[in-house]
Amino acid sequence: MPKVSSKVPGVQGCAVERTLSLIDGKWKIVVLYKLLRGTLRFNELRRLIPNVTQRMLTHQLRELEADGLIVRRVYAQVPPRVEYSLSARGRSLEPVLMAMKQWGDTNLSSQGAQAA
Amino acid sequence: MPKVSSKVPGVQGCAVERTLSLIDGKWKIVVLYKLLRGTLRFNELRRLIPNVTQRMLTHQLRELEADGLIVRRVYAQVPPRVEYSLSARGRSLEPVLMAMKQWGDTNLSSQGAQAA
DNA sequence: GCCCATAGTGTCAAAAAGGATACCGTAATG
DNA sequence: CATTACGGTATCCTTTTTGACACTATGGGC
Repeated sequence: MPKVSSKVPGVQGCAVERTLSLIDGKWKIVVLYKLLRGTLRFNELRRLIPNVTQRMLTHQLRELEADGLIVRRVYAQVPPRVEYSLSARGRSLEPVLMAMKQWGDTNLSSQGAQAA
Repeated sequence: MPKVSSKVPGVQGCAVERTLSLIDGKWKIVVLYKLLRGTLRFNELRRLIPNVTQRMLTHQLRELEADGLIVRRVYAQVPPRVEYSLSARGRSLEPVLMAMKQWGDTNLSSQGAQAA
């Protein structure tokens, strides 16, 4: 799906489309999902999402931040410390995430469902 | 987002990811959304979704069908008649669609929300 | 005979998304 | 002194996705 987030101001689609446009990208959902449980640092996210590359994770986090779904807090420490957490707006996506998880658990019978 | 539907059998992600992988693609959501209200013919869908090209619509419909979310019924008529409707599985996605719509309506204040 | 509608398909090309890899500065650790 | 961890950037390349456009068959209307 074509990325829209923070790029095209006048998105034309319906609410559903526009919602989806914020959470597309291969890893955004997972990131949001992980953050649902609490603040995480950059490398914690990397470790939680094994297949994501640094570049991709950075990218997706930047977009999520630009869309106001997550908050990025940088600590002026010497080994850099950057923490990511859901914004209020991001947290409000919980029903959507949960609806997807629910559906997946029910309709895509598989194992790793809870692991995410 | 990379398409997974019916291409890679062993999808690895969590339930949320796998769910999303079925409904990505620029137009799938809209298509499902439109079909929520009832059966539609190919060109009806085209007219309802102004910016979709024939090729894209065909493509997305085929994938949705392959994923068992919609049903394609062809009538052996002379001007071809093909009707698309949601399968039970497709209809079961309603909560997800509605959660997204709800969120969009609430968080992306704009007009065309109900039009979809 | 010509054009329209229906529901596509095929081909080509552009654009976007994603991946691989290398690199940065600093400080602690060995 | 070399290595590791941190949180990235920059560059290049491949794959995926999307779009433009032409083409198909058939039957009916004019």
